[in-house]
Amino acid sequence: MVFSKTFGYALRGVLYVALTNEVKPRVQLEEIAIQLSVPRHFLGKVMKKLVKEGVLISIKGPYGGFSVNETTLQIPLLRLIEITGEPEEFGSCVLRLRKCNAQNPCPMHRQIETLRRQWQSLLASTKIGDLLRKDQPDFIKSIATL
Amino acid sequence: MVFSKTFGYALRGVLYVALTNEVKPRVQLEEIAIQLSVPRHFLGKVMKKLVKEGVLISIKGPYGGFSVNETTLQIPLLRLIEITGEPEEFGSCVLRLRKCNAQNPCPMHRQIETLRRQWQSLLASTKIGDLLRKDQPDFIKSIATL
DNA sequence: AGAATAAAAGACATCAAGGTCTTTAATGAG
DNA sequence: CTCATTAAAGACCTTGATGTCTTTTATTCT
Repeated sequence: MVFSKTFGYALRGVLYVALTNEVKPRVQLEEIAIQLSVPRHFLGKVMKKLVKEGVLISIKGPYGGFSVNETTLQIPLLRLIEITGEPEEFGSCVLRLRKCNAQNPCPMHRQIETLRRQWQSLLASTKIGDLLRKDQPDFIKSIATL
Repeated sequence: MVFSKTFGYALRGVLYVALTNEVKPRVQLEEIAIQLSVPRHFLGKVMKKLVKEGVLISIKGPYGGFSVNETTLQIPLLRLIEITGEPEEFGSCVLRLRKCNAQNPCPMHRQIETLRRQWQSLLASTKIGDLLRKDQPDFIKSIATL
């Protein structure tokens, strides 16, 4: 019921980049890792994936770093979940019963499906930008260090 | 959004014991493991835990095996989840944002809390016995082999 | 008591997620 | 062109969930 660490790093990383992009064109991995208290090299892997998937832009070399693109803030959280690699086993029984499906539902099946659909729709309709409270002065604290 | 394999083994194991207890007083690990297509020794560990936690009764030696007790079918799924060791991090942000709580909620906070509470209450109110469809002739297939 | 049976217990093996360290490639400044 | 800088890539380590194998303990039957 809680997403992976990798997902958390990705989300917070993107939010940090978006936030600092208001002030400067690029942020470096070093700064992000320190500010978010996240293992630097591991974060590097996550960011690389985000770039490859078109969520962020990166530039190598001096004055390089990460920045957002036009679509970054419109990307739904569900996409981030896919990218950070939860197989999202929709369709398989939460309780790991075999042969539990719409044709042969277990007694909880309907209720579980309803809850799942609500999750899915919440995650699909919420976009990264929806979590970015630029107005809120200490928003950075929500994503930064303890 | 899907529980651990260990949880699945525990649930299916208990259901299998409850089901066969209608016919014979005890079932052996061997039979359960084969019928459920589950690794025998690993299942042994899970069953041992269930016995220690009072979910099942076990007897060693010839004609020994596992059986249910008076309360087994009244145990809520939430208890099985605790026993099979999900820390159930209620209270921590699903999105892994820091400092996201009722005082300083992220924009999704309320919706997520609502969904979580629904899950919690479903898992607390559904009892093991609720999943046991003795009336349904091929119920065994739901928990047994593929 | 002794043999057979079955769970309990404990020592390892495997695998994926998460994390660290080093090397390579790209880019801008002088 | 060369150098410093920074992301990308790859090799390896750690840890927890899962799985296997062997030994011990309790029980029943003869």
